[in-house]
Amino acid sequence: MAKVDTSLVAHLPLFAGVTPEALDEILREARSARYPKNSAIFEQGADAQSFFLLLHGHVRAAKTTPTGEQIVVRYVAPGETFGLAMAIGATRYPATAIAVDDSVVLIWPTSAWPRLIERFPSLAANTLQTVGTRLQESHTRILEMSTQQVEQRVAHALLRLAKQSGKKLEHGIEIDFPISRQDIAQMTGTTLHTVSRILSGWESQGLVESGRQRIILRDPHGIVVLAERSPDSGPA
Amino acid sequence: MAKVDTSLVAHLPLFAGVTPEALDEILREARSARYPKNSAIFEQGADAQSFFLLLHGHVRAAKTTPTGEQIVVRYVAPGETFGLAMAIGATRYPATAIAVDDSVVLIWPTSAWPRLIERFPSLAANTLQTVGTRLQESHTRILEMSTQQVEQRVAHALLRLAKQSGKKLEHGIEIDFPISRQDIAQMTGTTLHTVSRILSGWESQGLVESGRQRIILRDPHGIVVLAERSPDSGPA
DNA sequence: CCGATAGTTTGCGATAGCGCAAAACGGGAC
DNA sequence: GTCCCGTTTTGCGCTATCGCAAACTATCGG
Repeated sequence: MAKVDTSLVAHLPLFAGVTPEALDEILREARSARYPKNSAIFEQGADAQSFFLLLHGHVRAAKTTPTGEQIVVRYVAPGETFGLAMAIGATRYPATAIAVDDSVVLIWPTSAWPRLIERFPSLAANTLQTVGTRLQESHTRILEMSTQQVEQRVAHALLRLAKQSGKKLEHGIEIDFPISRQDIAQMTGTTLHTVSRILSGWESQGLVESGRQRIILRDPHGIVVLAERSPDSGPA
Repeated sequence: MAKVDTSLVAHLPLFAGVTPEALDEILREARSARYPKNSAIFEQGADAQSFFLLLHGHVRAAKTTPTGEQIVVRYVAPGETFGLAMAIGATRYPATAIAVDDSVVLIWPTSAWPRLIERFPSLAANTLQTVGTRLQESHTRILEMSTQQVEQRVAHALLRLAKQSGKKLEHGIEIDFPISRQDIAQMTGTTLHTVSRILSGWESQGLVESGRQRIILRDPHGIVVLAERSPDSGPA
C-alpha cells in the first residue's frame, strides 16, 4: 500500500492537536482509493463499513425518499470527512455518496474508529466540532427553506458553493465541479425548471454565466444583494 | 449548593461509560436552576457561557432571522442536553432557548468543557453521538420540507412530538407540554393559519382533539397513514 | 364575575412555484 | 462529421398555500 504523505493532511482541522507521530499511526490504518467521475462511493442503506476523508475531487452526498425523490445533503470538498455514520452510532449510511469528479479518498474501516478516538481523543473533539458545524448549517438551511423564496435560496446556495469550491476568475467565480440545474434544485427544495428560469433571468442581467453543468458568478456582489433582499422589497 | 443526585442522571446516554465516581466529579462542576414557564434560558447571539442538561420540563430552541421570522429548531425533553455551542466551537448561542413549562436544568460553565472531555473522553464520544443524531434528524426535516406537502409535514411533526413527549391516555396520546398552532407552523415551515385549517380538518375526522396550546392524537395510526400518503394517492 | 389578552378559526382573493409537455441545445462517442 | 443522449430552456394552466382581515373563544388576572 502506498504511504500517505502526512504533510498533505496534517493541517486539516480533523487532525488539530494530533502529534506527527500520532498522525502517522492514524494514517497507517487508512488506505486510499480513487473513484472515477460519477461512480458511487457508498449507497444509502448499505452497511457502514468505512469512513472517508476526501483528498482530491468532489463528492455529492444525497438522500433519497422511499418514493425515489432526492435531495442533496451537501457537497464534500477536499479535506472534509464524510460517511461518518459510525461516529453518530448508525450502522448504515444515511445517504449516498457519489464522486462528481475524479476523486481520491482516504478510507478507514469503521471498526478502527473506537480505538482511534480512545488513543487520540482530539479526533473525537475535532469531529464533534465539524459535525456541530454541519448541524448549524442544516439549521440555517431549514430556516431559509421556511422563510425565503426560491430565488433567494438559490442565491444563497450558489454563494455557499462559490465560497466552498469556487475558482476565482479574472472576472467572477466559477464553481469548480460539474453541477446541474437539477442538483441545485435538490439543494434548495425546488425543481430544475424553476432553477433554470431563475438562472436564465440572472444571466440576462449579467449576474451569472452558465451552461451545461457549469456556473460562473459574474457578479457575486449582485447575487449577495439578491440573497438578502426581503421577499417584497424593490421591483424586479 | 444542593447536591445533585447522581442516580437521576446516571442512566442518561450522555453519561454512558462514565464511572459513578467520575459522574460525581462531573456533577460537582454543575449547578442547577429553575426556570419558570415562558422564561428565556438564553438568547440567540448571547455569549455562550454555559451548557445545559434538562432535568424537568420542556424547552423550545428557536432560531430567528434578521427580519424577525422564527423557526423552532427543536423541543428539548428531559434528559437531553442543549446550548452546546462550545462543543461545536461557537462562542455565541445560535438559537434562543425558552422554557415552555416550569423547568429544571443542570448548568455547566462553558469553560469546564475542555477539561471535562479531556478527563472523560466518553463525554465527547457521547456528545458526538447525540449531535450526529440531531444532524440526521435535521436532514430528514430538510428532506420532508423539500418533498412533502404541508399536511404530511405536520403529521410527521406531531408524531415525533408524540414519540418524544407524548403522554399515553386511555384513548390516544397527548403532547405533554403547551404548544400552539404557531409553534407547529414554525416546526414545519408553514403558517399558523394553515396548521389551524389542517387540525380543524383532522378534528372533524376524529383524528385529533385539540384546543388552546393542547393537542391529543386520538388516532395515531390514522395520522401515520396521512404522514406516509404520497402527494396524490387517494381522495381526501 | 368580567374584561383583557393571547390563541384560534375561517373566509377570500392573490400568487409563487409546480407539473407536464415539447422543443432546443451541446458534447461526447464512434 | 454525425448521431445520440443527457441537459437545459420555455410555455402554459393549475393549485396548494400564503397573506390579510375579521370574528370568535378560552383563560387568566383582578
